Amino acid sequence: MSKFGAADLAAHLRREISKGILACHDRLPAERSLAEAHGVARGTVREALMMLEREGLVEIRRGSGTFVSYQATGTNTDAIQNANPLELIDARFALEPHICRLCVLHGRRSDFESLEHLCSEMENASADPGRFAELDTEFHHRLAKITGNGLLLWVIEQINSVRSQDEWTRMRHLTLNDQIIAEYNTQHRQILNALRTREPERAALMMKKHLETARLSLTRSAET
Amino acid sequence: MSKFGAADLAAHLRREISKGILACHDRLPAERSLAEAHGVARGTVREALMMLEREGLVEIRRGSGTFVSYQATGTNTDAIQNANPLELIDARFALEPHICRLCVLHGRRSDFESLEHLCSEMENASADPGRFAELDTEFHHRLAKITGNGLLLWVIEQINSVRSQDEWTRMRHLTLNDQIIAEYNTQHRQILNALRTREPERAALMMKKHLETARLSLTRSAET
DNA sequence: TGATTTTGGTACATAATTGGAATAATGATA
DNA sequence: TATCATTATTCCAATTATGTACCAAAATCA
Repeated sequence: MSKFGAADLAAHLRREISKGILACHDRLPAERSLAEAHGVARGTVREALMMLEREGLVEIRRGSGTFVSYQATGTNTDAIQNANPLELIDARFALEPHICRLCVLHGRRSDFESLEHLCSEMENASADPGRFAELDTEFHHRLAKITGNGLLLWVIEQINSVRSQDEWTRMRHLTLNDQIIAEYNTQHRQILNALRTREPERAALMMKKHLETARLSLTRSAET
Repeated sequence: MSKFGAADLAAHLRREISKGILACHDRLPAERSLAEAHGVARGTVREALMMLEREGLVEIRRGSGTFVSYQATGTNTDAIQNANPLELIDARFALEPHICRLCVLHGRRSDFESLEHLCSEMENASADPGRFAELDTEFHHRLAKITGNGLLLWVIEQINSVRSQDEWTRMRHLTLNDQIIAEYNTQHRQILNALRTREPERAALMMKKHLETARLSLTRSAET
């Protein structure tokens, strides 16, 4: 462990619980043991445990010990953790064109204005791939939000969460050169224009082209 | 590390939060530590942290430290539990036609034979709505499996898991009359035929028609 | 059953750490 | 030159951590 503090110890235990190292109904070491093991005072351990209890992750029983009371949901992460970039693109090929159609149906003028603002920010961030990638993610996320469909939004969020994976970000930095960024900017504008003119099929088509560009830049970088 | 500037440091921390590196409830290093680690003055660190606080990403507590107050991937299950049948249909409208296209690409003859077998079983179970519903779910699940895309399969499984919800099954029993079942059987055959003849767009179109039928029967039963 | 051990619960004085704020010096830029 | 962000220093106030001692519930064992 790095440094001291109740919050840090709580974070450490929280991660072990969500990882499954500490499974549900497992008993944690005694407070005095934890204190010695982590080189902190017992009061600090107690504070950390009470945080976890307030969060509902553990149950403290006087005279007995502290027990994990949280069932880690390991099922969802696996398919996402192991997804490769091409699988992701395929999933987005399925989802995002139809999301565009739904945006035409449910989008308000204010929604399109916020997308407009995002496009401008992306164009200004063309020289900063990291920043551009963030804004790009935000653009697609906001499209899903505009549909008003909480389920679709959730699916997109799950897919976007893969971007934090190392391999993905490495790939992304390889593919995001100036030319690709410029092309993305153009395509984002085209999608937005189709939404504004209320043309669902054209919006979906523009999104397909956008994703096709992304797939191409991905496969190209994989060849090198 | 990126160099000078409060805004740059804020951007750096913002990224670490949106990835999982700094999870919710985690404590950031002390201002003095951050200053030394990034080679900037403490005032700059404070400015960056105050930016993040205004954005709602962190919470600064005097005497305690600075804590992440933003959950990267929100509550996942809620979106599924609270999804209503129409949201589900929309999500399937996004996913399943494209899944059909991918099935044309990746499907083997043995895959289509197992689908054929399923269709036969469904036709035999026309008089048993409960059994038919199970087989119908299996049909769509197997399509997702044939794509070979674990991520898409996982998404479909998540969506299908809603079908076991009470409200959904109640709806389903209302909508599944003999006529609808017969129509579904016809449409399943049409989808399978398009897959076998390797016509991706026709397969997607047949799936769209199938889902349109499902949506209609759903809205009709909701009106009564 | 009854005594002992282990475990969490509480209190308190002291020391260490943390964010808050004010100030002046420095350096780059328009 | 004037402006603004950064730096560097100092002190303050809030909070936390520590170490110790003792209490109470539960588990263990003779």
